[in-house]
This record gives sequence, structure tokens and C-alpha cells, in this order.
Amino acid sequence: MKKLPRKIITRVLLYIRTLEGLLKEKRYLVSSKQLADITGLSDVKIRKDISNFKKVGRPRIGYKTVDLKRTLENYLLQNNKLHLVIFGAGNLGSAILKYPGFHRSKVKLVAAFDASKAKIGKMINGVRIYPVERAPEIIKRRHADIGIIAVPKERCQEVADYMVLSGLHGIVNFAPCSISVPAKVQVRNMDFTIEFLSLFCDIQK
Amino acid sequence: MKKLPRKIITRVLLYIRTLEGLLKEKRYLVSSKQLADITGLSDVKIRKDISNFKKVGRPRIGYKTVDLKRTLENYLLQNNKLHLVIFGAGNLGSAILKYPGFHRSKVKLVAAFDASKAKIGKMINGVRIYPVERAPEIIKRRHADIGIIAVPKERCQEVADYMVLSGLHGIVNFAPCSISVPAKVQVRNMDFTIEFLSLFCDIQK
DNA sequence: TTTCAATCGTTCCAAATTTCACAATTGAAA
DNA sequence: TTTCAATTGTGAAATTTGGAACGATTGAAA
Ligand SMILES: NC(=O)c1ccc[n+]([C@@H]2O[C@H](COP(=O)([O-])OP(=O)(O)OC[C@H]3O[C@@H](n4cnc5c(N)ncnc54)[C@H](O)[C@@H]3O)[C@@H](O)[C@H]2O)c1
Ligand SMILES: NC(=O)c1ccc[n+]([C@@H]2O[C@H](COP(=O)([O-])OP(=O)(O)OC[C@H]3O[C@@H](n4cnc5c(N)ncnc54)[C@H](O)[C@@H]3O)[C@@H](O)[C@H]2O)c1
Repeated sequence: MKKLPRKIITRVLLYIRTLEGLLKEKRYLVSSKQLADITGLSDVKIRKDISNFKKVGRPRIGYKTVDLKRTLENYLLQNNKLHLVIFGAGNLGSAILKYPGFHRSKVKLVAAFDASKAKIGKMINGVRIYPVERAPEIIKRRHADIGIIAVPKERCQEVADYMVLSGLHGIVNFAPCSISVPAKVQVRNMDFTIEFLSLFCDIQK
Repeated sequence: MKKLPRKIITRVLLYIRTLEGLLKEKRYLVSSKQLADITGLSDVKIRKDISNFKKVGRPRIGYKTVDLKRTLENYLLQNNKLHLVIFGAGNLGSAILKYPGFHRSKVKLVAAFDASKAKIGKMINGVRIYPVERAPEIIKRRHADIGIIAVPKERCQEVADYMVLSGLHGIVNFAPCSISVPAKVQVRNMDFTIEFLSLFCDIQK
């Protein structure tokens, strides 16, 4: 199947999350209109997104929750599980390490790396904190795909370089700074301040 | 001036952050090409974004860092400071409360609210944790604009309702669930899992 | 002084995305 | 059985976004 644009992928992941919620409430049928009400997106857009995959809806009825979820997951994730590592086990890094949301889902945090002697060797929520030097070895052994940056921004670029060197192909950067990486490596920046201020601009009259 | 699309606003906030970094390094002149190299965006797009505001660049020279930063900030933030509150001072909420990045910038976290008796009354990084019931009063008194949701997703909708009732006009939701609010209230969802998985999909061959 | 290379700002065009309109399907109700 | 309303899936139109091209400007070098 052709590669989908990131925007659609992100929305489809939202549909999957929403379908999981509906399943928990034992709602076994759902229409694009209902998904639209929950997610705040338009029903046409949702149907168009879904139509990128095989036909799974029935007119007048809607979608079977389980089937739609499975279809979307199959195309997007192909039963692969995402193995994450994190650099920096400080305030934010520890919060992420303690986050239970990953454990039942398609994401697993497999190792943490920190520069502070005081933290190395500790476990947080079953995940060990290693010295940074062991990153290449552990990332290869645990087949980690993506690394999270949660170190001070002054260390950001050097850590990014080391992540690339260690074989990661994707980086999620929580530090408020830009990093430079080879083209083969994808970066997502999550700057809370920018998000907050962007919303602030929106609500200013 | 006409209201800019969110995408442009977000990029301009990134330019502002970048310009601050350049100023710290005493780089008082910068070209769109250099900004492009740092941010990973195209120079044309950057010039176009900037041209939404008054002319401030000089051909052959580039932009004066200070002037460009001031121009962008004036249009976007008009010297207003964003006052934030947070609901939920657990793992993630505490990390955000401890985040020093806000203090020297245009964002100030003014209060936290939590349902746990054990946490109420404590201070984190100079910010007091209040019982949820005091939110309407404190939000009004402190002129808070935006509220952060950092409570378990089961409490998410009720907390959102209460935030709206308390007079907030913007919500940043870190819980992995959708919320329903009146049209006048803007919501930004930050679901880490979706971000991680979306990147994962991108890097899968 | 003249030429030149760097850079901005803008116009025009292409690509991507969203919305609109509607045919097709389907189970239920008349 | 026929009609009907709800819903999917999709082609076409509209809108938004990004990129290419290029003239205008400017300081520096010849
Ligand atoms: N705390 C938040 O809520 C928050 C919010 C938004 C962004 N951020 C960003 O996330 C990053 C981390 O924030 P924090 O509050 O957790 O900071 P922190 O100081 O609490 O933690 C930083 C951790 O990184 C470790 N570290 C330093 N250099 C390292 C290196 N070279 N390799 C590996 N580990 C290293 C430190 O030992 C420390 O444990 C910062 O860039 C911050 O701007 C944090
Ligand atoms: N920890 C993370 O890194 C992380 C990452 C992504 C998303 N999240 C999401 O952020 C939210 C918080 O995560 P966490 O790890 O901090 O959880 P947590 O359990 O550590 O903290 C939740 C806090 O919310 C408080 N709370 C509960 N009900 C409340 C209410 N009605 N009003 C006010 N406060 C209330 C609790 O007392 C607790 O202090 C969750 O929805 C989680 O899914 C967390």
C-alpha cells in the first residue's frame, strides 16, 4: 500500500485510540458520525481516512468496532511493537518512565540512559537506568526503534548525535531546541511552551 | 491584522525561540537561510511567514536578530504573558510544575489543583497546590488563560467541564482521551503515545 | 563608480488537504 | 413488497499550503 501522509497516520492512530475506548464501553458498532462527535473531526474526513484501507464499513450500519480497529492497526502497525529508549531520567524522563499507558499497548520503553552517577543502576517502573556509554550495545540488543530526548537543552545536540550513532532511526525531542541529524533520521519536536503559546495566540481576540 | 493560521503561528513561535538562542550566542544578524538550516524548514517559507508582519529584513544583510524577535513577539503576543494553571500534580503534573523553562519566558504557571488531600497545600517550585474546589476563584483572581489537564483519563471529562465552568478559554490535554467542550473553548491534545507511534509508522519501511 | 553576489519580499503555480455533493447500499418500517 | 432514512465510499470542487521563479535592494569588491 502507498505510504500515507503523516497527518492521516496521526488521525488514524486517534481513531484506534477512540475505538479502544468504545470497546471498553462495549459499543460494538460505530458510525463515522459518532467518531466525528467524539474526536471533533468531520465525518467525511474520517470516512476518507478509513477508505485508504480495505472496505470495512456497511452503509446504514456503520463499522464493527473490533473489525475497524483491527484493520487500521494491521495497516499501520503490522503487529509490530515500538521499542523506545529514553535519554535523561530527570523530572520529565521519570514521569514518562512511570507512565503506565504504554504497558498494555503497542509501545514499550525498554531502557533509560542518564549521565548522573546517582541515577545509574536504579530501576523505574521496571526499566533500568544505564550509563550513556552502554546505549549502542543496549539499543542494538533490545531492537529499539526510537529514542526520547529528555536532557537539558545544552546537551541536546550531543545526545542526538549519540542516538544516531547508536543506531536509532527516530527521535522525539522534548527539549526546547532544534537538533541537526542525518536525513535518514526522523525527528519530532515536542516543545510544550510553543504548544501553550500557540493556543494562547488562538484564544486572543 | 488578519488572523494567521495555526501552522504559521506555531512556526513563528519556533522562530522566536530560535532567535532567543541566537541572541544568547551574540549573533546579532541572521538570514532566512541560516534560520532554515537551524530549524529544518525552507528559507522561502520562513521569509513568507515573516512577511506577514512588517518589513524588517534587509536584502543582502538579513534580519537584525533583536528586531525580528521583537517584531514577531509584538504581533503574536502583544506583550501579554500567558497565565497557566494545571489540574493534576502527579508524575507528569509535577514534572511540568518543576520545569524551569517557563520562568524567564512569556509563560507563568500560577496554580495547581489536585484531588488528593495528601498533595493539597504543598508547594512545587513556588506554585501552590490547591483543592479543585478553589479553581473558579483562583483562576479568576490570577487571570489564568489556559489550563493543563494532567489527571487520569477517567477524570478527564469532568475536569474539563470544571475548567470551562471556571472560566478558562483554552485547554491543553495530556490525557489520552478526547474531551467535549463548548465551541468557545479551544483544546490541544498532546498524546505522547500517538506521537511516538506516528513517528514509528514514518520510519517503518 | 560600476559590477556583483547575497538576500529579501512577492507573484505565480503546483501539490496537498478539506469540503461538497451524491450515488450506492442496506435494514427497517409501512 | 415498497418505501425510506441512515450511512458508506468517492469523484469533483474549493481551499490551503508549499515551492519555484524572479525582480528589487544593498553593501562590498573591483
Ligand atoms: N519537566 C518538564 O515538564 C519539561 C517540560 C517540557 C520540556 N522539558 C524539557 O525536557 C528536558 C528535561 O527536563 P527535566 O525537567 O526532566 O530536566 P532534569 O534536569 O530534571 O533532568 C535532566 C536529566 O538529564 C540527565 N542528563 C544530563 N546530561 C545528560 C547526557 N548527556 N546524557 C544523558 N542524560 C543526561 C541529567 O542527569 C538529568 O537526570 C529539558 O530539555 C527540558 O527543557 C521538560
Ligand atoms: N506520566 C507521563 O509521562 C504521562 C505521559 C503521557 C500522558 N500522561 C497522562 O497524563 C495524565 C497524568 O499522568 P500521571 O502520570 O501524572 O498520573 P498520576 O496518577 O501520577 O497523577 C494524576 C494526578 O491527578 C490527580 N487527580 C485525580 N483526579 C483528579 C481530579 N478530579 N482533579 C484534580 N486532580 C485529580 C491525582 O491526585 C494525581 O495527583 C494521565 O492522563 C496520563 O495518561 C502522562
